[in-house]
Amino acid sequence: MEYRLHGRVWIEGPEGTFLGYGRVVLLERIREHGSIRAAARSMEMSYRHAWKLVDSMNRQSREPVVEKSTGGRGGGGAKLTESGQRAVDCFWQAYQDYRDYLSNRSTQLDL
Amino acid sequence: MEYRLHGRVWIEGPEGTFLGYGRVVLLERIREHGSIRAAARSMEMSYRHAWKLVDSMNRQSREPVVEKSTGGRGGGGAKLTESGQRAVDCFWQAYQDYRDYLSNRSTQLDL
DNA sequence: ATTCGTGATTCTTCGTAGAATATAACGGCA
DNA sequence: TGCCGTTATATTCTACGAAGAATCACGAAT
Repeated sequence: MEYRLHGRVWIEGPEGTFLGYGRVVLLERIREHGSIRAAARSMEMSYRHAWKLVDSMNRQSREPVVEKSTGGRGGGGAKLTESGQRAVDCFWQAYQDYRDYLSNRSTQLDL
Repeated sequence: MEYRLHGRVWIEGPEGTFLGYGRVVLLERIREHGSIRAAARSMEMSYRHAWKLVDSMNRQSREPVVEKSTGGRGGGGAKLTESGQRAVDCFWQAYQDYRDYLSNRSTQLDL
């Protein structure tokens, strides 16, 4: 098995990429850490970049995937919405299916 | 159908990417034009880049995908080998199959 | 020997995506 | 009212890959 099929997938929305691997991991980290900043830090991503991704996802989703709050004791935070969790689940399902496909198709390469 | 599954595929070899969309198009252009330079020019790719891709493919393939000749009247050239043509065919086959998969899987997204 | 357009290779320049930095604005709470 | 850590946003800096330029090698035909 010297040659293998590799690939990437993402879900495209009205403005381009809506959900991809990195974006979904970010959503999960937000759920775990309770803020965009901490989530970004935990995966060594710049806050600026993380904020843009969240903004992009929220703009393309019917209902927001992340609810953000500013100010307050401790300085606000962010939380994954139910809709966001469903998006995460949907992506992982497609992602796993995709990996299975690549794995199977790899065995059929005649080189 | 607001959301769609998009993706990219390539065939991975010993040193990383072996065949991808751009690489295969390059091989076809080499077959059509008879030289790396003309092929690169025809697809607005720098010769330098094209040369690197051909080198990478040749190094990872059992038998060369492109035979190059230097010097001579007209200055040599390059031609796609039989092995190279088989590689091209193999990739397009996987690529088409891949597109079908994405298209079908797109309809099953529940968002 | 000269010519010609290619392959092969090195060095320099440049565009840009991302990181880093900076600074408001926010709003509960003590 | 001041403090705190976050969100929000603009600006600057930087690292890196691609592009471009510049050479040299090549060898068959004339």
